[in-house]
Amino acid sequence: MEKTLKQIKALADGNRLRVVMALSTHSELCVCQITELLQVSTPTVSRHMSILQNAGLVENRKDSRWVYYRLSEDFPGVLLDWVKSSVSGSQIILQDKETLETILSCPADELCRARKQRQTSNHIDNEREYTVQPKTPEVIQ
Amino acid sequence: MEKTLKQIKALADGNRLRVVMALSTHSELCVCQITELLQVSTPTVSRHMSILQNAGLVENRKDSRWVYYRLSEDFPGVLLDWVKSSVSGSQIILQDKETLETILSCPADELCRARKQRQTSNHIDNEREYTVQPKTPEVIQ
DNA sequence: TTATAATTTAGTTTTTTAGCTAATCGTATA
DNA sequence: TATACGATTAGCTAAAAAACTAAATTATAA
Repeated sequence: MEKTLKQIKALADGNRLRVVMALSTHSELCVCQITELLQVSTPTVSRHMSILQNAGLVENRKDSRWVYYRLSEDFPGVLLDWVKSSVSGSQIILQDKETLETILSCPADELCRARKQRQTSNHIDNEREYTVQPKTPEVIQ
Repeated sequence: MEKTLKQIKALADGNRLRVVMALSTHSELCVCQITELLQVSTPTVSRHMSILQNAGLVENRKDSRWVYYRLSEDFPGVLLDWVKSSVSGSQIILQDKETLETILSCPADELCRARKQRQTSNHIDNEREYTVQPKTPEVIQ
């Protein structure tokens, strides 16, 4: 039961559920991209991903400086299908889909640099500074 | 996403998972029977059941003084199937199965009376006092 | 080899949750 | 009608979990 419980607990968090959904359509995302999507600190994302990984739901691959996460082969298929069919229509997941388009249209290193700048700059609230602007910036917050 | 998250969180607890498994094979159990199975206080069981009910995973029916819980019609089928196939072989679930046989072989009112006695009596630890003894009392707790 | 950049780990704070006891509610029975 | 009983609610405590900042780690680039 321990493993199953671990898997359920790993999914029992809104942010982690959003990551799983994002990975179900985009196959691979690096930590900085997920950070940009969820709008939480990098260490928080790192911890969420380690919980998912520890449950065997995601795997990662290192590519130079970046760590790319993807859904694990061992992610129980029926569970993933149910999650997808259950939440795919929800508002936040639809928003995430659009946000991801924007994020992916920007090279990962640029994205990270932009985020770094934003953190050190004088707080231009909720405004992304990298080249491509999100289509619906007002919904992000 | 809110409803799905609620359902996942409702399952993200060992005791609640045990109850779901118990209800998947016994159709109806009253609070005192579940209390006896989990070996936690009645209010704790009540709270667990309300979390499951609030998530739409169980329903209840009142029969005079007793409240009987059962799995809801709305319990997502594939989710239940996955849970069952994932945990049915685990040690604690197998133990629960045996314990349930013992519990169900004893009328509900007798069961409750026995429990009440045990609570007020001078702490005969981990020993059930109602008529039928569990087959494997040593594994419990 | 040093500097820098992306991620993880450590340490702390806040929030959530599971457990308990005590009190209350609703039903049945003496 | 009074009382006993099963279940729920209220109120509290302790443990778990999610968030942050700061420090450490790892790997590229100057």
